[in-house]
Order: sequence, then structure tokens, then C-alpha cells
Amino acid sequence: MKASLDRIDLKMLRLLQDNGRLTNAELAQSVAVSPATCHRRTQRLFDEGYISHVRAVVMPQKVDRGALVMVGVVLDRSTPESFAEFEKAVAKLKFILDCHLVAGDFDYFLKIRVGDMADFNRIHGDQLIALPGVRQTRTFFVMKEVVDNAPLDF
Amino acid sequence: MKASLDRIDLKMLRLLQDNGRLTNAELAQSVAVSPATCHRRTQRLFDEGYISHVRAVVMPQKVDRGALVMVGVVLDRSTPESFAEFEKAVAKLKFILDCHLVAGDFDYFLKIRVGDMADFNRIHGDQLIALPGVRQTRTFFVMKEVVDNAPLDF
DNA sequence: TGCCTTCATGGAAGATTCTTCCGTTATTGA
DNA sequence: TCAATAACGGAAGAATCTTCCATGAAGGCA
Repeated sequence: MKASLDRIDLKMLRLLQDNGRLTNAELAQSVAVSPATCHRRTQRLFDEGYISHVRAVVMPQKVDRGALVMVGVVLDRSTPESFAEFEKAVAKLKFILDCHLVAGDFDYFLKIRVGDMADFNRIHGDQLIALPGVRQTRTFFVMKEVVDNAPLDF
Repeated sequence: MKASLDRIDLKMLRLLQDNGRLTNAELAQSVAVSPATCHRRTQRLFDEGYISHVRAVVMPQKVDRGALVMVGVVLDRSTPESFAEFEKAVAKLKFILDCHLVAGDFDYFLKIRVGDMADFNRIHGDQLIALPGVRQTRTFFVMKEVVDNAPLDF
């Protein structure tokens, strides 16, 4: 958005996106500036919000969250209050990775991670269709994760 | 999967997921072990694949990738070769964040980030419908990102 | 029980890195 | 051209990393 990122900043962003554990010294060498300058620039990337946070990516299969499900949701009514209530309730469900208001045949798309299909069926019955204003849901079980959460290309 | 994670390992995973920049010393203090032990445990979490990588999360809006689109794809034929060819081609398109083979009305679901709708329309015409074996696509423009890529709850 | 093996832990210390200050250089605008 | 502003790299004290080693706990077995 802002053109206030020069070639060095962009390279730093890409390197940190690929490896958030890079030390300042390594990063400095990779972009050919001094550690002091690199430190200052990195700090700016955080301070000005170019990097929102740094996250260790936990392998879902290793912590019993190997099942991925996409769910399309249609609400009863298309009122702002109805949307707001739904979104507020969704925010409390920690197994929901994505929740996006979309244009098209659905109102919302959800991306959900659980242990297995049995888990999902229980959650679907207990918590999803119980969300406020839900008229119908359509479930798409993910059979193969071809690409999941790829790094941003910029 | 493996029950080889004790309470300390799990806490470390959660803390590192929330903040991948935690220093070893800080993490050690948070989970009440010595820096040496913490260092050894962290290394194990990486070596054994509990943490696949650490990533700086770049704000899409700041690098002109503010538009998010979900796309459902149906292929011409449901043969293994057809699927393989499609997946191979998808892997080369860097603007695709997610690509999942699903059960249901679609064959694949894509999650795509671009600069704006004009960008997407160009990409849709040039690259998406040109993917091998695509019979039809259905586009869902994201109007509001309620939750995007939430941390894994485990 | 007593002993041995195995394993995880914390202290310690040299090596590395971080973080900040400061003088210098490059860029901008009048 | 010249002054003002911003960005740069060197340097150094503080903090951290990384590894080695000795200690102590847990489990198996006679």
C-alpha cells in the first residue's frame, strides 16, 4: 500500500516470512546492510504493522488436529444484526481457523480443524448448527491438503 | 499423535505459536525450567517436526494483497491423472494460499489473495480457468475477513 | 531391597548476538 | 551551493545462546 518499502525492506519481509527465526546478524548479511541498520529496519517493519506477528507453525497432525473441513453457512436473515451475532459467536469457537463473509450462494465460509470426522460430526451437531441464525450448512471434508496456508507472494 | 508431549512441551508450543520471537530465556521463565532445558526441548520440537517452521505474518493490506477470494473448482474428469495434473499446475500459482481436494459439490477449494477485484478478474480469466481439466469455477468474493488464519487450538 | 542403566535437569562459561549511542555520509529542498 | 534531515555503519556493554558436565530421578532386574 505504502510505497515506503524499498528493495531491502521487501527482501527482509520475504526472508522473515520464510524464516521468522533468522537472527538479526543473519538477516543483515542476507540483505547486505550492517546489523545496526538491519535492526532498525526490522523494528520499523513491526512498529508500522508490516509484520503483525511471528508465529511458530505447529503441525496439526502432531497435536491431533489432522482433519480439515470447509463449511459453507447460510443464515436465516440477511440483517446486520444477524451477521453481527453470528460473527460474535464464531469468534469464541477456537476450532474455526477462518471465517469469511462472502458474496455468492453462501453467507459465510468456515475453515475448521479437528481431530477426525467423528470429532467434526459432534461439533457440527453441537456447535455449528447451533450458531445464531444458521439456516443451513454445507460441509466439504478435505480429502487432501494440496496447499495449506502458503506464504504470501508479494 | 504421539503422547510424547508433556505439559511443558504443550505450553511451549502454545507460547511459540503466539509469539515466535520469544527468546529462549523468556520461554524458559514462562514454563519454569532452566534455559538449558528449554533450549533442548525447543530443539526437539523442531527436530521432531512438531513445529514445521516459524513465519513472520505480513499484513496483506500493506503489500497490496488486500483482496481475498474463495473459489470452488469442478474438473472435467475425476481421474487420478486429472487430479494430479491440476494439483501440479496449482502449485506454481503463488497467489493461491490454499488448495484443498474436497468431498461434495466441488472438487477443489482455493483461497486466493490478490490486490483487488480487477486483479482477480484478470487472473481468473488468464490463469484459473486455464488450469488443466477445469470444467467450471465458482467465485466467492470475501467481503469481510472475520477470522483469518487463527492459531491452532490444541 | 539394592544396584545399575538410562534419561532429563540445571549450573557454568566461552562464543555469539543484541541493542544503543555516536560520528559520518547521503539525500532532499530552498 | 548550502543547510537540514534522514539513514548509515562502527563500536561496546549487556544480554543471550549453546554446549559440556556433574547431579539426581525413574525404571528394570536380580
